[in-house]
Amino acid sequence: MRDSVGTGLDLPLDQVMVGDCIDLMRRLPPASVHAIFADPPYNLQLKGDLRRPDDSLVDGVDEAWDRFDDLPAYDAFTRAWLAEARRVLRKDGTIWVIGSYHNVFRLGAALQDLGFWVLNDIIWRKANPMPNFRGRRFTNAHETLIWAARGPESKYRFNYAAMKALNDELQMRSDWFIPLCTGQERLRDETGAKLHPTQKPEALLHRVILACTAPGDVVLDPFLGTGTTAAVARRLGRRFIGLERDPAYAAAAQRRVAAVAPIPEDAAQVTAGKREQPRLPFGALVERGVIPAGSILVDRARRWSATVAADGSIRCGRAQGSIHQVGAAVQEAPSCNGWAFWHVEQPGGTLRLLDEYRAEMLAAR
Amino acid sequence: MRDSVGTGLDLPLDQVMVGDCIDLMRRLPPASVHAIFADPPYNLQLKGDLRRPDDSLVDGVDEAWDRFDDLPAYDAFTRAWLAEARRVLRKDGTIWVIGSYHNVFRLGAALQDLGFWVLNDIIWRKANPMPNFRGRRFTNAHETLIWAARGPESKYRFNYAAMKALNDELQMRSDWFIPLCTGQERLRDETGAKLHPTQKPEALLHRVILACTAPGDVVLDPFLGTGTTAAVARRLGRRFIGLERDPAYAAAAQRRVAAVAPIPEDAAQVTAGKREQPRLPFGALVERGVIPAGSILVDRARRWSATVAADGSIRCGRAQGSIHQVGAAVQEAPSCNGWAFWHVEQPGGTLRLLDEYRAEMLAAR
DNA sequence: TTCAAGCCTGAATCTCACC
DNA sequence: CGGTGAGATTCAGGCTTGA
Repeated sequence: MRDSVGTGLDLPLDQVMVGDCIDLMRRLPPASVHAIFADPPYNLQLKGDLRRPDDSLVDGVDEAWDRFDDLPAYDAFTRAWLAEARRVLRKDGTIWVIGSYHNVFRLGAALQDLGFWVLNDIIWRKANPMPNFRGRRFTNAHETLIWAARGPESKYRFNYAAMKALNDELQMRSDWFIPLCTGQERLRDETGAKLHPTQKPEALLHRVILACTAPGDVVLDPFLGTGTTAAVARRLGRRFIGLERDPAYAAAAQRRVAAVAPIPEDAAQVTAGKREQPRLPFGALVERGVIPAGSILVDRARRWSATVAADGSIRCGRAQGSIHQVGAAVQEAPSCNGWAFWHVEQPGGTLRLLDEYRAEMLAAR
Repeated sequence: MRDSVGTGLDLPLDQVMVGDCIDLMRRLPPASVHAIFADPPYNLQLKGDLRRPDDSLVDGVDEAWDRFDDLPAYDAFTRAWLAEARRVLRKDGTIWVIGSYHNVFRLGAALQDLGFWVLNDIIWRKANPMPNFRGRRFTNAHETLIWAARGPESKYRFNYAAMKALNDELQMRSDWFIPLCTGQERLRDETGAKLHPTQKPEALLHRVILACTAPGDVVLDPFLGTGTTAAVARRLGRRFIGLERDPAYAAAAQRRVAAVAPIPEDAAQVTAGKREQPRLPFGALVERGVIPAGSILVDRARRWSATVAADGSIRCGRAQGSIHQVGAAVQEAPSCNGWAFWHVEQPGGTLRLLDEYRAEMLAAR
């Protein structure tokens, strides 16, 4: 099982640490965090000012932390922090990295080269992107997140049912439509200027954290900035470790997180899929007399019928075995979920699925 | 000026050449094509069968051309063909490369390393992607195209106005919503089996070719497959050079292209707007109570306010009509995109753009 | 002829606990 | 670590079928 609480190791939980993220990660024990979200410098390579058609100046990214001498320098930096991140990540953990076309190919290639296993690339479609003022390119209306497991064989967590619930009971797709971080949510200084040039929307982190962690899990952000990851992790009942080089950003993040109230514990739980629910053998239903030995099971079309034995096996003609095995055998299918295949005839002549008996029993505990 | 006709050099125009694309490109003169579209193998690394929940088998990619020993082998292949492509590309030309998360980071990094200058990454959002049958990842609902100039200083062609016209007079964004290639458009053999496992939709190539070429320009496709690039280029009055290793694919492409009639020359200049995404009338938001009748709409500066009527029209003073008409009227402008002009006052006092409501609704379907 | 219901399929790195 | 078996798992769109 996953440890959701302390592992006995000293993790600096729910803190913002100021310093170089590579140095700070080196101090963390190996395989200690459940998830990592990283929003590294994009290496934008902007030249000169950008002005809108009305001649107003675009307040773009022009910070020292976003300047690298060249692509090899950026690659070296990327591989250094990703290697530390991989060491710190638990075997069953996953990492999210966000970037734009300036850097995302470097990030993705580095992830693959270091042994991470890409699970999805996710497109954050911006509701309100900045237009292309010069009309020389397409409006850059998205950013890309890469979601990766530690390796190809990793048993990672994906809260499938929770994501499906978020999306109106349809599978969550790889394209996410989320507005930019603006308005009240955007942190500003006394003059009203934005505190950080690339603050991410909380809605984005909400989905990320909900997708791959359980309450109590530890989320590491090596480029915390003004603390969106930490704030959302705290609100959702997760623990966080925030690393940030700039003391001013770190201080702002601290203040921001301190003001966040976690939601009630039950609200922080993710919708459990059937995989997460406790297993109940069919034999238990027979033992307890819910479906007594001797009962007749039929498929939905009443094409086949089978008799329940006292040990929970069933028989249909010459086929005998578990509800799954016999279901597969009669259909000549490679496999079959017997819970969703066999029914019991009800007094009124209607059929009731085995899965409904199971659900009832699980609910009653 | 750009040459749109012959350069005096012998180019094998409007032909499909059978052979290895690197060998064939070597025979082409340098700086000779205006645009390149490349759909290289994705290096999918599929293991075993995949079955749908109904036990039917997914007909996946299982072709020899998609198998590589490892990532370094794939990288070597990628860099070899991209280097030739760059040599063949005119100084003012651009290249498009399409891939998925399996290979697109390798492609992008190679492009950058070889000196190409990325202009955009474009997301092809699929209308009807295959679901994730095992519920272990997000539905992989997109592919990525990288659009790049030959170098940072290149004077490349971008048909800004044509793209804007295609998009209902809004700047074309980097996320494109286009259905898969299915039905009549999909090439099949006598048995009804698909001729090529990864045939791209013509709508995708239509937009690509229209974005960066003029009539008469030469479009090179080093991985022609069954000839989508050639067919669309011909229809749009462009010239093409198609390279394909597999004689069967090449023959199918030849037959396909031969059946294509170029559109009239004037139509090739500007293409009529084709709506790839379902339109959502403003009235639908009113009907469904997202923006109830009686709501007040204001512009961003709160200079004007308008009242929403039950039929989806709005009124501001004497002006009454659609959100677009009234927006234009109050500003005394010839036209107005009401979705990007009107806002709804939120409980917190912030404004929310109509476009965000619409987008939310479209995403939720 | 029309319409509704059902069928087929798409670039896919697609399970996991237990012995 | 490998083998075994329970049992979890799908959306949209075009086409076909049949009333």
